[in-house]
Amino acid sequence: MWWHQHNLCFRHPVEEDYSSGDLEKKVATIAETDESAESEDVIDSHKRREILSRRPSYRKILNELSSDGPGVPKIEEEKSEEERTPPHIATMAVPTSIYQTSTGQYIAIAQGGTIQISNPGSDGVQGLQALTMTNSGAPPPGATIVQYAAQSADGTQQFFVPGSQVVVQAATGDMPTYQIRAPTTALPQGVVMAASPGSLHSPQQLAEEATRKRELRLMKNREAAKECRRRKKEYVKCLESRVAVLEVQNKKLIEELETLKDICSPKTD
DNA sequence: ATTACTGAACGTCAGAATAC
DNA sequence: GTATTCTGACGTTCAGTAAT
Repeated sequence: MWWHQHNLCFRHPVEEDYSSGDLEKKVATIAETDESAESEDVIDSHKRREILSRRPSYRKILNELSSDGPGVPKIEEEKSEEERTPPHIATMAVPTSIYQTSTGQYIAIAQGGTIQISNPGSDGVQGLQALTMTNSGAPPPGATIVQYAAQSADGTQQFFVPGSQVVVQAATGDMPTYQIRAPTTALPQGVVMAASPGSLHSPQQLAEEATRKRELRLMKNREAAKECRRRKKEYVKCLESRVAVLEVQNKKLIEELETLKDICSPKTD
């Protein structure tokens, strides 16, 4: 294990960095025992081993395993509803978009025009803020009116934004800032507004563009890393459950073998 | 109260894997 | 072949806990 090789680094293997290799070996070993008893699974087992050895991705491996083994649930293509929606906004209307701010806050835009901001660090309703967009009346073109209601006793805040604008996260700054835009100018999730490449002239603008691209890449990678960790956890859980299932199966087969031995070779006194 | 330790989660980088 | 996504490795931060 790597912490023996890196004894200068004061670090222990935590679950996240936990290598699933041992578990994979265990699954493979138990699976091998199964193969000796169930010869029709030989081809599938070889295929499984081959996949495990090169391990292209957790999702792919698990989906493959789930198709030929018991007790292995599929990894969803997307997060489950529970995970997709932050727990603090579980009671709201079905959101159409969820944004996460640089400070970890979630902005959920519901179909009814309700925007809710939740603070992951706080618990339950206390971290819940509501932004309500109403469509009552025809707003003047280009005008955005935000009504800010005073913070209530339970810590919630409400904003009322006429029209069908969207709220997106602003590009920089330590404070969480949001921009309200018309839908036609809205950018994909997490994308920050910037000048188009064709309008860049000065080296400074080019540098800003490079910085913007880097920040976008980092943000994407950040999300990818989170998703990867989630999949890895699920992967390890699935392997554990498979180990349990195969161990039971193995035990049964051994018992069956003993019974058959007794029948076929009765004691001779 | 302070310190040391631990586990969990995170962000970033580099390189592999995959998509186009 | 290039662009994008995924994942292992590494370092950091933070909260919880036991020892002092």
